Parts: sequence; structure tokens; C-alpha cells
Amino acid sequence: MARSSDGNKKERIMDAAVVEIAHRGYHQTTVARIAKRAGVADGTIYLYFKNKEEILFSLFDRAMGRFIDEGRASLEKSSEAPEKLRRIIELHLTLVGEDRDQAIITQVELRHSLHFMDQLSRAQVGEYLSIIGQVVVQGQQKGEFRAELDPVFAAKAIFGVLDEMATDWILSRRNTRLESKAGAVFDFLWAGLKPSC
Amino acid sequence: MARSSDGNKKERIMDAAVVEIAHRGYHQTTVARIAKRAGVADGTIYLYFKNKEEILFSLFDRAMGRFIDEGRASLEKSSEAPEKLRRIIELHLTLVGEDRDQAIITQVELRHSLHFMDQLSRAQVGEYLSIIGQVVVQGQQKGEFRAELDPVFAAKAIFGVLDEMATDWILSRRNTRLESKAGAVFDFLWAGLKPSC
DNA sequence: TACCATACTGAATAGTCATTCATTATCCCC
DNA sequence: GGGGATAATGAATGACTATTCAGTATGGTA
Repeated sequence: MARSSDGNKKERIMDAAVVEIAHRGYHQTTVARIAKRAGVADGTIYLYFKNKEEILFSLFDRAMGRFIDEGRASLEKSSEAPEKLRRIIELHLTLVGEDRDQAIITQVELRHSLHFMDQLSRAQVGEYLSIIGQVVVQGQQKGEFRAELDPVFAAKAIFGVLDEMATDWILSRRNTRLESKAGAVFDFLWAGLKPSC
Repeated sequence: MARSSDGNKKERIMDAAVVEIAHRGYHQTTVARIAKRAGVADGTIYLYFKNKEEILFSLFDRAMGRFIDEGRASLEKSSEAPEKLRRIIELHLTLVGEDRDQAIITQVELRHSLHFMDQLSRAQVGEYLSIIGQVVVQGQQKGEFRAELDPVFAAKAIFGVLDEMATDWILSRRNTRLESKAGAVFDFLWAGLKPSC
């Protein structure tokens, strides 16, 4: 079976890891279990990943890459800052909400340790925050958002609200769609951002 | 040494656990290490805690108890909802900010697994959110806050911003005081809550 | 067909640690 | 000052599992 079905084997392992880790948690998940679900031998995992932790990092990279890429792409389509804000909110909630297992990885399992979060936040989370921050800056320049607001602070506040909605959605077992919160989130944040009158 | 110094032995173990877990993370921290720092034998831990996980739960209880008790107490002092909101914000950031090790436990280590978070959120986090929610409801009744806002949603949004500030403070190594963000947080949230004009 | 390079396998290893419990120490009361 | 109760000790146990690697399979090539 070698050499032919290679292309997707790493992906298959990652997909299996998402399911297993989402269900049992990272530390209760054995490498053997991931291998079994992926349909490969235990040792095969180590042909694609240096160790167990690297699997988790890869899951993060794959997920965060989508947030950043699609975030950037979506912002190009609109020009008004409030509209961009709305798009960011919708995209964030849609991406988190479309796969519950992946969301558990992102919202819970990836936040295991300070050491781990540190690496995450320095890299791509920081980049994502800066995308949000740029929207705020642009809005301020055009007078659409309050000028006295620190854009770095605002980006964190926006992210905080989105993140809390995502975590809350995972913990509530009800069958709601996460995107359905987008309107309320936008209204709330927009009220906090627009120039007071 | 038996029977006499009992009173504080459990506390000593918990304090040791906070330091060890904050520094190395829950899973890298061995029970033996906690025992050593607390100045007790490994086995002694099990006279006070059923198992390792229960130590973590106790740390949560102790911390969350303060948030709820002091939160309630602080709210009794003021009557205007905006003022109550300001107090909640200040209290939250002050409590998190006064002990960095404990903050790491609360913001990072206690969120280890879905199973774990589930238990936490159903119990005391839910209670804390409802305290915030009550402030919102009161503000709406008096016309100080926008009436059309869902108070449950608003409570989560407020918590989300506070939580993000706390996590961000831990990850940034700079020597800032977390409470110094209280003003900015209040301004932002208040803008989002007050009736539009 | 024979050979090589590469991919894959899974049983064995090696290390780790939570937890137990037989033993020892301490305290209190009569 | 001794006996019973309670607390504390820490070495030993047992279970678990990430990782390795010697062996096997596969696919392409000449």
C-alpha cells in the first residue's frame, strides 16, 4: 500500500486525532487509539509526526490557517469597517460552529498548558488579533469607530466575546447553530465601537 | 506532629499545588512534588484528597468562592447598575491580578478537558454569570441599560471580555497590573450597554 | 525477474507516577 | 505511664503508554 495512498495519510491521522481527542481529551487519548481510528499502525504515526504533542500542534495550524486565510479573503470583499466587523464575526462563528469536534480541540484541548498557549498566542493567534485590530484602525480613520479607543484593546475585547460565545456553545448541549449569535454579537460590539452621540 | 497542626495542612497542600501546577502544568506536576513543597509525605496527600484531580477541583472551589462571595458583597454597596458593573469589572480584574500563579490555575489549568469544564461551568461559573446577568436586568428595569439586549447574552459577553483580558495578562510577561485595564473595559462595555441616542 | 528504496507494521521496551498500606509517630485520657 | 485512637510516612506496587526498531510489504525500474 506504500507510496500510493501517501498523500492523505497525514490528513487521515489528523482527522482521527480530532475525533479521539475531542471525545476523550488529549491526555486520555493514546497514540494507539488515534492509529487505530486512522487505520494505520502505531509506528506509522511517527513517520508523520515527531511525537504526540506535534499532532496537537498540527491540528492547531490547520485550523488557525483557515481563520487567517478566510478572514483576510473575506475582508477584501467589503470596504466599510462596520461591514468588515460583521464579516469577521460571522466567519469566526461559522468556522467554529461547523465542526463540533474541531471546536472542542480549538476551544479546550489546545489550551492545555501555559507553555502550549504561549507558543500558540505568539504565532498565529497574534496574527488573527492583528487582523481584527486593522479593521478597528481603518474604522477609526474613516470616523466610523470611536477614535479614542485603543485598537489593540478593542481587538482583544472583540476576540473575547467571540471566544466566550464559542466556548459557551460547546458546553451547552443544545442543538443551536453558533452562527445564529452573529447578529447579537455584532449589535453589542458595534454599539461599543461606534462614535457616541 | 499529628492532630495539632492539622488545621492548615490541607491549605498548605493546596498552596503548594498552586505553585507547582502553575509552574509546570497539571500533567507535568507529580503528586510527589506537591507533597515535597508542602512538606508532607506523598501518602499524606491522600488523607486530604481522594486523588490528584480532586486537588485541582479544590483549587477551583476556593478561588471561585471568592469571586462569588466578594462579588455579591461588593454589589450590595452600590445601587446604580452602571456603578455595579464598574465594581464587578474592578473586582474581577483585581482578584485575578493579585496572584499570578493562582491566575494560571484559573485561566489555563482548570480548562483542561471538556469533562472538567463541564462540571465547572454547571456549578459556580454559572452562578457567577447569573450575578452579572442580574446587574444587567436591574439596569434595564431602571432604563440605564438598553432594554432590547438579552441579559444572558450580555452577561456572557461581559465575562468574555474580562476573561480575555485575564488570559492576555498572563501570557504577556510584562509587569503591568491587570486592574489598570478596568477603566478601558468599563468604557467599552458601558458603551455597548447604555441606551443608544 | 531481481533489486532497491521507501513505507509500513506492531510487539517489545523503558520509563513514569498515582496510589496503597504496613509501619511508625504523636496525642489524649485515664 | 500505658493504651487506644488518630495522623503521618515513604518505599513498593502495578498499571499505563509513548516511542523504537527489526522485520515485512510494496512499487517502481532496468
